[in-house]
Amino acid sequence: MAKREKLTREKIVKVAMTMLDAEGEAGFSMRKLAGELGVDPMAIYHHHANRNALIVEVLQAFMEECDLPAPSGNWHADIRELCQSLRRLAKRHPGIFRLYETYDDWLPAENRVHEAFHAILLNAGFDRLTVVRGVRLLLTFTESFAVDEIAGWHDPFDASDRAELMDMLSPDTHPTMIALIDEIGAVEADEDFAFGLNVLVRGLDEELRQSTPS
Amino acid sequence: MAKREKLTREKIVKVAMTMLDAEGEAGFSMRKLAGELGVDPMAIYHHHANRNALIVEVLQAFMEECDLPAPSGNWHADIRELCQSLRRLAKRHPGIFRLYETYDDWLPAENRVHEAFHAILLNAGFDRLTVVRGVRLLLTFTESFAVDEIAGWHDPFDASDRAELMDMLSPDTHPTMIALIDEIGAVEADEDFAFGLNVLVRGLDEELRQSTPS
DNA sequence: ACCTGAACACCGTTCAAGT
DNA sequence: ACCTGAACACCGTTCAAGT
Repeated sequence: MAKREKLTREKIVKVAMTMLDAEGEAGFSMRKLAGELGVDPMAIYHHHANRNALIVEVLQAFMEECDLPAPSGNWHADIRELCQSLRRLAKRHPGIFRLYETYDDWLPAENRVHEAFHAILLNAGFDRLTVVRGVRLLLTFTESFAVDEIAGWHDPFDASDRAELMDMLSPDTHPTMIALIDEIGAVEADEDFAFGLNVLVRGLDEELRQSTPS
Repeated sequence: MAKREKLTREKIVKVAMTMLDAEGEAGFSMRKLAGELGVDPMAIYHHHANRNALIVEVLQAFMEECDLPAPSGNWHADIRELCQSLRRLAKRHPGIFRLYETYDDWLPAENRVHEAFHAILLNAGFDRLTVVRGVRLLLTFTESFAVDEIAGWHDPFDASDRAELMDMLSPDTHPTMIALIDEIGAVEADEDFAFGLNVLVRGLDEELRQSTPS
C-alpha cells in the first residue's frame, strides 16, 4: 500500500517473517513477498542474495526474540524456565519454528540460547562432556516437542479423531492401543511438556549423583 | 530405460522412494519422477491423486520396513532395542525420514510401531496415562535425534567447523561455550544417542518407582 | 482403463536495462 | 546504488483428447 519508502534489508526481513508466520513455508514465495512490499520481485535480490539467505535471516531475527530468564541458581527450575521460554517462542511463531529445524545453518542468535543452557548445567556441577550432551538432549526435546505441538500432535482428541484412529486399529494387531484409547485421546500439551521435562531433569539428576557421589 | 511394463501404483511408489531417498524433497518432482519412469507426467495422476498423496504412500512403505525386535521382557532393554531399530530405519532412508515429521497424517504402518512401544511400557507396570506420555516422549526423542543425526548435528567437528563456531563466539557473551569448545566438538552420535536413552529410561524408571512404591 | 499433450498459473533466478 | 522487466528453466495440476 504505502508506496515508496525505500526498501531495506530490515523491512524485507520483517515482512517475510510475517508472511512465513502466517502461512508457513508453503505459502511463501519471493514473488508474493515482492507483491506485499509493492516492489518488483528482483528488487529483493539487491538486498538478499537469494531465497535461502533471506530465510536464514528471518530465522536469525526470530531466534533473537527468545527470552533468556535470569538464572535463580536452582538448575532444575532454571532449565525448566529456559525450555518453557523456547517453547513459548515457538508458539508465538508457529510457521517459522519448523523452518528452524530444516535450515540447519548456525545462527548467532542460537548461540545466545545455547550459552544459557551450557552455563546452567556447568554451574550445576555436571562434568564437561555431560554438560554438552545434556544441552543437546534438552534442546532436541524442547524443539521437537514444540514442532509436534504446533502440528496439533498434543491436542486432545475430538470424537472424529477418536473414530479415525479406532478405524485404523485392529484387535488382533493393536490390542494395547485399543485398551489405551481413552488415555491416548486425553493427553494435553502443557502436561505432556511438564512430564517430559520431569523425566529429563530426573534422569540428568541421577547422572549427576553418580558422577559426584556425595 | 526399460520401456513399457505397465505403470503400477507400487512401481511409482518404489521409484519415488528411491528418488526421495537420494535427493530429499527438494530434488523430487512429479515431472522428474515421470521422466525416471519413462512416462508422461500425467500418467502418475491416474494412480495417485496428487503429489501429497503419493508422498504419504512413500512414507507408509517406508514405515513398513521398520523392524520390531521381539520383546525380552526386560523393558529397559526392549525400549532401547526398539528406539535403535527406528534410528536404523531413519539412517537407511536419510532423505525420507525428514518428510515423516512434515507430512503428519496418521499412517497404518506407524501404528504397528506405536503398538510395540505401548505394549512394552504397559507390561512394565506403568499406569495407563504414563504409558501414553512415555511413548510420546520416547518417539519424540528418537525421531528428532535421527533427524538431527542425518543433518550432521552429531558429527565430530573438523578443524574448520571448530574455527567457524569459534568465530561466532565472543568471550564476553559466550564464556561457557568457549570453555567447552573441545567437548562441543568431540561429541559422537552413538554415544549421544545412548546417553539420551539412558537419561530417558532412568527418568521413566523413577516415575515407575514413585507410582508403585514396593 | 490407461496414457498423452497442450495449457494454466505458478515458481526462483539471470541478465540487460533503466534511473 | 537501487529498481525494473523480460526471459529461462523449472514447478503441480486441469482438462480434453487419444488408444
